[in-house]
Amino acid sequence: MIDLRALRDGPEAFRASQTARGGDPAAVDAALAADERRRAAVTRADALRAESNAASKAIQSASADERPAMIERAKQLKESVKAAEAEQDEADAALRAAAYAIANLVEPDAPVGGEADSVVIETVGELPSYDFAVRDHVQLGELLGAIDLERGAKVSGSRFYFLTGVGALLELALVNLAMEQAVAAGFTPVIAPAVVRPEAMEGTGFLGAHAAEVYRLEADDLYLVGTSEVALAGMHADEVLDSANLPLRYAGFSSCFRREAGSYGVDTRGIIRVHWFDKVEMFSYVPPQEAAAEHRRLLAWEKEFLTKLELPFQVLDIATGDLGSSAARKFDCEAWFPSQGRYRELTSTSNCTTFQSRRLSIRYRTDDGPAPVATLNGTLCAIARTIACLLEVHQQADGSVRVPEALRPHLAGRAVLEPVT
RNA sequence: GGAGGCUUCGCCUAGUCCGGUCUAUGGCGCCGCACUGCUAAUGCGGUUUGGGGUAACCCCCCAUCCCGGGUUCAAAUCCCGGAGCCUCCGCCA
Repeated sequence: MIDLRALRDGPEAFRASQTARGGDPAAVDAALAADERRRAAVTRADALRAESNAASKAIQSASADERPAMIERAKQLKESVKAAEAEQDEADAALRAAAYAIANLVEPDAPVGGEADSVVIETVGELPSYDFAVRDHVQLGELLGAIDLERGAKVSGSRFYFLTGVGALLELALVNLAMEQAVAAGFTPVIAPAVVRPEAMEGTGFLGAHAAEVYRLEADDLYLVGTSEVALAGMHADEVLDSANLPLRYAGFSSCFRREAGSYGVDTRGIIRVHWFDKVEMFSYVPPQEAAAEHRRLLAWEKEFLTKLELPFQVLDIATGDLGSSAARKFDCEAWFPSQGRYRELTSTSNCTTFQSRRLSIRYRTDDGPAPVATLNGTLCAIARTIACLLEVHQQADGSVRVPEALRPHLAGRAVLEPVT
């Protein structure tokens, strides 16, 4: 449920936010109207319940003579309570639906517009140049015996793959490097479930506009997560966190599954866009007033990791129309893919403020009682895509790949990955 | 897969058999006050959460004993369905 007090106090901000996202500003007024209706229904039902309770109590101390008439009266009250409660339930459901149709408030500084309006706020690292014809990661993966796409397709279908040999080792090395950094920064490492209940999916906002992206296990009414964000947010659902424990930071490793519906023909080559990949995700719970600062920290940790891998990248401030319903602000790090001659998204960090915590009921203690926390997430390493980028950027003329310094300790000291064929 | 036990206001817990006196007991923790060189200890008081009323406070009303239904004038308590945890058996490793 969105913050109705904020909505009542300042509907203009929500209307403006909806408009900036390319959403419907009228949804705000629909929610306000639903709120009014619900309040009226609750007031009626409360009054009837009070009357009914009093009637039942009176029966206890009534004499045998009075009883039959009083019970008759109480029966009638019971019926009207039932009717009023049905109305209340209806109004509740309507309000919920109306409120859920409103996306999170965008941060005022976020660039307004669609995908093309996202702003490059920083460029890090020098673009590499090669005095030979660059290979793409598919060719390199094959030469190194690292990626087997054909057999992936044979076993699981298109957009699945095997990581083999150094490919498998690269995944483990990246996970270790990412976890090492996260732990050093104070994150609690987590191996998170990749299968979750509907509430977790709903609460994190993944069953809204992007429901078609999600794998559902029909027989068990469970979902495969597209990111461990879902499990890491659901982890503290229905809890009141001790403010002394904030910020609470987790680095979660899990497999991620995406149907990639509607992206047929896009990125069909290689392991840049796949139905399954593993990922280390950062997730923070902080007081709302610290969310913006935490967001910058998450971005800084993402940059640190890409820098360790010696990958040139740029940072985008994502435009309002491209935020998704839960994010108030989002920064993407796009790394350079030499074979494509352009930057592609490798990591992404979102400030969801209290959008998720309201739906999942995650609060923290304040002097004024429990209040929703802010939740933020950021990719530390999306492994398949990172491997693809890594192979391409650090490739050499003979098809070998130089291993960035930071990764070597996690690859038994290897400095170069050599072709196996 | 089978059988049984369990789930109560941060944590633990009484209450459930036999419906109303539950406005849910007690302990721990926490907050406030008192006392005390300080701390500790002790004493007294407070402490579920959500919704609504109120300018605000005091306070009042409604809901809330895992969730959803049902029975009843009345449900923590009885009935049905579901979830989770635990134990044992089976199966697998």
